[in-house]
Amino acid sequence: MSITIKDVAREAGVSISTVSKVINDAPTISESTIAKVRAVMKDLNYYPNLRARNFAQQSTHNVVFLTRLERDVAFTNPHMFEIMCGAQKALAAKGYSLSIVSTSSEEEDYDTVKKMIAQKSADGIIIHGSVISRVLVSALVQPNFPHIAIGRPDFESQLCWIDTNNYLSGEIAASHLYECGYRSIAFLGGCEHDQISAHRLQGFENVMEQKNIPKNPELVRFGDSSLHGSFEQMTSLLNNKVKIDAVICENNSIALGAVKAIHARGLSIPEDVAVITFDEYPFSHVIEPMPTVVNINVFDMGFEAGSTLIRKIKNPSLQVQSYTTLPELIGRSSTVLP
Amino acid sequence: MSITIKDVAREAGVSISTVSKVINDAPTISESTIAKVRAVMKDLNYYPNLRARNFAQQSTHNVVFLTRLERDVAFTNPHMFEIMCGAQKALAAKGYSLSIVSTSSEEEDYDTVKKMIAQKSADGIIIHGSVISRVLVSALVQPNFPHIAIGRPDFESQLCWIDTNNYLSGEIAASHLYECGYRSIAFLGGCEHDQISAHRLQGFENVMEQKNIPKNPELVRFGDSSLHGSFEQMTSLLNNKVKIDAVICENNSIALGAVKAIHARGLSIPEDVAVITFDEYPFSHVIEPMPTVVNINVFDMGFEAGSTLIRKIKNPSLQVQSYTTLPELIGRSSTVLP
DNA sequence: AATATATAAGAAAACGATTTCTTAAGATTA
DNA sequence: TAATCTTAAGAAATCGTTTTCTTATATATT
Repeated sequence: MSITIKDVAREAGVSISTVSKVINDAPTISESTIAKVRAVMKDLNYYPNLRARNFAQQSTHNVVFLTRLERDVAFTNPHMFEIMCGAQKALAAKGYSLSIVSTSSEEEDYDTVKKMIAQKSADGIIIHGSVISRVLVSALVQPNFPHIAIGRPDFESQLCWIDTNNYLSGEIAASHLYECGYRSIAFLGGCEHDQISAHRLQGFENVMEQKNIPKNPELVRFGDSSLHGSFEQMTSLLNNKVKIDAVICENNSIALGAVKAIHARGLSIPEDVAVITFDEYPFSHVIEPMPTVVNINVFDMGFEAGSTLIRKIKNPSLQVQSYTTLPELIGRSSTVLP
Repeated sequence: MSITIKDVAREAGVSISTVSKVINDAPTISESTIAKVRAVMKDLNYYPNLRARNFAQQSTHNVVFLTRLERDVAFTNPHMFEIMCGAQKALAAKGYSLSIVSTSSEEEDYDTVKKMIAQKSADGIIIHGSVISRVLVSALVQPNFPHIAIGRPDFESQLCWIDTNNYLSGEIAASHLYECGYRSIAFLGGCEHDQISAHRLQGFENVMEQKNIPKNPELVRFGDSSLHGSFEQMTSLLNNKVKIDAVICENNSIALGAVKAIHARGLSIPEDVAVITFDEYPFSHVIEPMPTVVNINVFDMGFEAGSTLIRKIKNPSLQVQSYTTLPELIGRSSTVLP
């Protein structure tokens, strides 16, 4: 059998309560007793049984990360795992573990969360933006279960969330191009109805308006987020009568397709057309020339989510709805001559 | 307060023991009682408190995934997360959760595992190949704690592990090139002392020997696994007096560098030089022409690890040391003309 | 010196299940 | 009919902590 608090108590010649108080740094124990008990704990190589502790304390020291995990997701969406790593780091620092839970539908999200709360298998939950839904929100908000979503819901609610500011990202990209002297700027998006895409476009349009550059619907295109789709869109843009000198690509795949289309037309980057995109990965280091990007540090976003959740666990009335992670520009040769 | 087994017992007019037996499908309960209790459970929306269960059953229904999680690891090593997803799926199917634990040194591995075992915070552990070490093995094997490593240690031990067969991968790559008619084949590796690299090289050399093609040390090169390093190595290979007609690239980055070097020399793929590499990601879909790869399904490897670990938890005397995931060839235009 | 106050330590009751052992009632056998 | 065997259900101990309340001793106050 393993060593329990009883063994420590007997060996140290004190009561079980006293040992427990030493473990939990309770204030009513004398220095000498603390030293004595600590010595015995070390001597016997004693660690408190976490299962018993969790049971007595009515906590789990565990947080769930809820998301969709299909095959190949790590390849298509490394950002999600980078977020997870950041969250893990923040939680581990405070003695919490992070466990991964995967669902495949909104109903399953609801059932999973309801069950998790009822059986008390976690102290809190982090929700990846891709699983936010009204039913899930209802399962979390009404019982006031500690939670934090990474990504902003596209409806009003009392859900706690943090996100990066995608309007601002779009503004940063557009401002940078403007400052480099480009005036005829196109926008190549993935999916028109995607929230991130829409916000980045809005940011771009804000800057254009502010700089008194007339809006030209011809210069805003949406493909299908694929390399092939964006190649087509870019080619069509280059064939357009309005000559463009810069393009904002809403993600790396689109940028790759656009770069190919530009090269295929025999044009140079950035001399003829400048290219700017978002996020450092997955392809930004493979594209030539290396593109200027507006990057979001997703690890930090995960870390922020983890620390915020711990604050929520300790103080469940805390309400959080904010943009916490600022986008930053990484200037490279696709927009500025080296 | 939440609903407990007591409430169910009272409401159903039976004892606590009876309810517990219904929960655990014990055989000594009559059909009618089972039905009655189940109805009450549903009625009260009762779920057993997992913390109390874990404590009483002396288990956690939790498995730890031990690895190194630095910033950007999800971008540089998506395979690890793909493995994690596979493991998560296998574990969830059996009612186990997977929690991520990150360490940063061998000593920390040892301490973490020792503590985990002592405080009974998990029922088993999955170890990523990158953290296998002699100290870690000693921490797991001697107390016979249920574990499975993904990746083979480079020393003999009683550690349980599963892995893919990298010799076989090398053989498959070499055989494919041979069957396509290539005879002057080079090998471009990452790090000479890396186990995976060495095994793949060995597999390649086995096939060459078998086919009576004399070994030529000039044709085996090791770079630094970077795009730049492999570009240099490939250029040097092409300048060599021995003309080569195919190259085996030990990973995607190397392949990308090699492809650039081949194109820079004005040569065509596969007409002048064929290229074969390993693993489907992260760059294989971006390289042009799309390369033939010898792929390992890492998700399945993770799944296998999860299921094997559960078998180990239920039967700790089980010893597992085997190659469970077979590499498979995905033929594309970098070796075969379309 | 008697009483009040701090302080440190212990006794015992939770926490919510599981599990072993016992018992009661009904069925079977001699 | 009495003795035995089955079967279903319950009583009570247990898992290893935490936590509240009580008590004993030492110190401070009048």
